[in-house]
Amino acid sequence: MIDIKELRRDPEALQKALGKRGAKVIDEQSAWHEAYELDKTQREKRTELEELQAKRNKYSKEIGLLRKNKEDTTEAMQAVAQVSSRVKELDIAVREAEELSKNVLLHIPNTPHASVPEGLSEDDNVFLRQWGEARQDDVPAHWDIGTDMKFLDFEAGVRIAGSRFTVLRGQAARLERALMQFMLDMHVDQHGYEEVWTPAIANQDSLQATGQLPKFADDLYKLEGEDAYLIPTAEVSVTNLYRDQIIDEATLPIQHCAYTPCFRREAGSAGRDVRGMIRQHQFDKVELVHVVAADQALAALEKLTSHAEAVLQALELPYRVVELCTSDLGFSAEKTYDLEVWLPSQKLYREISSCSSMGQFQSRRAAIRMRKGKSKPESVATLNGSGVAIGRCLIAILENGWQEDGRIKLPKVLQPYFNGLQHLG
RNA sequence: GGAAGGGUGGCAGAGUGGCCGAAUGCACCGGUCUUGAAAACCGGCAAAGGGAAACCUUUCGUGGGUUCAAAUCCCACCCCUUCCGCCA
Repeated sequence: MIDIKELRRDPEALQKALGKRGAKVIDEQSAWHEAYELDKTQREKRTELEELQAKRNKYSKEIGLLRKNKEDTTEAMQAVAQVSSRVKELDIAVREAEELSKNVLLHIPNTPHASVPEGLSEDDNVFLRQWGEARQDDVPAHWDIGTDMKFLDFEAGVRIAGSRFTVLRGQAARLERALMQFMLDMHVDQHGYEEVWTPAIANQDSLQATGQLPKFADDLYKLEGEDAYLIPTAEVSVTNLYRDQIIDEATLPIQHCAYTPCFRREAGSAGRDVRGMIRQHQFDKVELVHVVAADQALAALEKLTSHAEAVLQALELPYRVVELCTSDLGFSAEKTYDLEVWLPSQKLYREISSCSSMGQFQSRRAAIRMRKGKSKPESVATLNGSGVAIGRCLIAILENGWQEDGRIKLPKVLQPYFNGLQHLG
């Protein structure tokens, strides 16, 4: 959620910052357009209500005293009766106004950080650096490699569940498992993360806190008849560890890593990446989440990104780092680095990790605060990033490790998970 | 799923209609004492919203109701604990 105090104090500045995401974000159809007025009426009504409530409370107290002294209360009772009925009416009106105002606020995206490059589309994203040697020879697509080697069974996935589901077999299934374990081991042993294992189902409050709801309900799988959704990312369950909590400053910064399956309906991406395992309804991911003091957000983002990069380097996968421009930022993010891995069959880089600072956007929605000594609690900053997506990582290993003899070279760090084996197939 | 008990501040835990936003303890912050620390003692300390401030409002699981007045009474729901059933 945007900072409501900022909205009241300097709406123009906020509008300018939001506008960098694109004209649509602040046009006449936008949530932003309504926000200021709705907040104002909501506050006016509330002030009026509070004055009446104060009056009612005063009368009630008087009645109490009169009763105690066995004095006559009829006059006071009459006075309070009028006030009470108006309080009831106004109370309903205030509730409605607040609901309306809050709902609109929940639809407004985060403001981009001042350091984010401005742009109109993903073409304006900024290349930052690359690592490794991108092989330029012809390599078969992972779906051909996977089918030939009996690693990937696309037909079985469709039979069991439907399109965009895949079955992994034999060494590929083991590779998926090895990748999970390798990534978690690395983040825990070398990067100082606390590992957590969380539910893969979350309720509406949780999804609202991290920003998937109310706006992106169509992207989620909802469980019928229950207040429950399959999580689209572990960011949801891990960040919500701290929802409605006041964290002692001494325990910050917090760094969690978690493995979870992720579920996405991919509504609106019909026809995109239909072949292979790039875009699945269910995929595995190791996620990194940081909770830090607000002024530490950007430093933490650099750190988190470097931890995700370390995974790709250890797996000997060539990649590049791109900073998203203002129009390509996700709803909750204030600044994002994408890690893109080299896919030699397509001769291009594909996203394998997205590392973002949410600033205080999520912590305001989720009421995640920290206490600094005696002072009032203040909102923390939250960050998250994939460390990394496992399915796409598996694809990258199949393609980048592919050899003319049909075997797959296994990165050194994974060999212990295969009893020392150096090649798959 | 059935039965019983319970949900109160950062934590523990009192509180059955007004003097309760709420005793007490722990934790935390400030101070006295001390060479320093501990102990002891004194003081402070819930959150959210509005306001320049004084101060006001709201919040005792959630929602509704009764009442001039609800943590306290009534109804529904959610969650927790224990026992039974079922189950990996």
